[in-house]
Amino acid sequence: MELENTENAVSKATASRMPAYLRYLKGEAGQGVEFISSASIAKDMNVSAVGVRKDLALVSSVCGKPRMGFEVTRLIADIERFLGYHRWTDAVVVGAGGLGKAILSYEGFENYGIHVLSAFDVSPAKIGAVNGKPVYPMERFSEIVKRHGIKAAILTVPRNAAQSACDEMVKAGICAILSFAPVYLHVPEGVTVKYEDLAVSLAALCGGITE
Amino acid sequence: MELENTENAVSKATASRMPAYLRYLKGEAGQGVEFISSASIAKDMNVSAVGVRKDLALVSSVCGKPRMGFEVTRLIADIERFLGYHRWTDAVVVGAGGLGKAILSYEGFENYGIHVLSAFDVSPAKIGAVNGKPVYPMERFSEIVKRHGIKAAILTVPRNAAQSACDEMVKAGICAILSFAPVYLHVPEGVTVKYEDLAVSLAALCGGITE
DNA sequence: TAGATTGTTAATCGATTAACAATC
DNA sequence: TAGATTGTTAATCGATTAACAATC
Repeated sequence: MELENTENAVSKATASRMPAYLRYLKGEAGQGVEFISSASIAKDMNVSAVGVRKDLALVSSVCGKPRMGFEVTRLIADIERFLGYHRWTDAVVVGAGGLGKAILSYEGFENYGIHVLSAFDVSPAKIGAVNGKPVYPMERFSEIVKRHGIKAAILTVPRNAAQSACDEMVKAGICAILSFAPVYLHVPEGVTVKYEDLAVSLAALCGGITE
Repeated sequence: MELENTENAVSKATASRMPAYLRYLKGEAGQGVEFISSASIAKDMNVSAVGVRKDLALVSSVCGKPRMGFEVTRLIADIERFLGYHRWTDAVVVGAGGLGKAILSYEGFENYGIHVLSAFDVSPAKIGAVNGKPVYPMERFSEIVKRHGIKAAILTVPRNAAQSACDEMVKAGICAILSFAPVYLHVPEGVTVKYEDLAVSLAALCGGITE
């Protein structure tokens, strides 16, 4: 008995495109655009107009209007609701090196329903605060994470420390890990790892140059 | 008359999975594993064994051996060749804030055929060097990029500076942009933008928690 | 009205899964 | 040999595209 049956009917492919629509539509809204046609969206985003209409029909509560197109603010609200950005999630950072600190200061998370609360590091030199957010010693990880019921973490330690840090995180109850370490992580069932491999992203992009 | 016709025959879906295979196989190789079966790979990576065999058959130059499986080092070499990591690409960073500096220090790029040469920033306070790599004033962007024939750039400026920085980059000849700014960028045809939206990645991951 | 733009049904395309013969 | 594991052919599944009627 699914509560959100209608949302679950949306295909994976469609769902994965929603963040791109949202980013685009917010940009247009910021420039004062009130209505937009599927053809305009398609042209700017390099996709097909029919595909856009199908995608939007699946997540939007209202229809587009012939001759007008879609109401931008309405679409934004619908996509945000679909993506679940109204449900807030707490997350922590493991590894307070350059990347970890940058993530503590990153402006974008709050817009997407994510509170990045604090960071953890094994090095005493890193303990303190960044951007008003505390950096705790790694020994306190389990205690703090369990106390707040935190399930998500961002891993930014060097590659050879990644697996042991990951193990510690899983033991403390973390079940969603966004890893910037470019190594495969062994995790037990029920724990999800997403690899944010900057090098792979850039390499894929550069591959397109020569094609 | 395509030179790499055989490689182009690989489907997009298959190609997109190659970095994950590579990450996994490197991890196994590091643990001394010499041969591995499609079933083992499938189990660890949460995919189907038949899918693994199909994917590997498309990029690997040699067959797996019944009862043995695939030779790990050979697979790694084949996937790296397929992904084109032997072709070196130069890239620069635009925006030398926390994230930009972290990318200048990031250890992973060199393994993937990417040289991150230098960074640029509009703020005089940021000029200098990070991790032995120079940070130039933005005024010199066009000159330096054109001189080295650089086509790829990583954009890490704040969201409201992103579009104008992007315009400047495109004017200087950049045609591949990896953007960390969580805003849609308008670019002319022929320029590719990939959005590395940390918040979206984490949000997608957290969405999985409640499902 | 005429034209722009929508949503939907049917057809195509591509990718995954199932079944199985081949091989060390 | 027997069994594990492979690669391939056929069947299913899902997603995209094409065609078109509906609507403001």
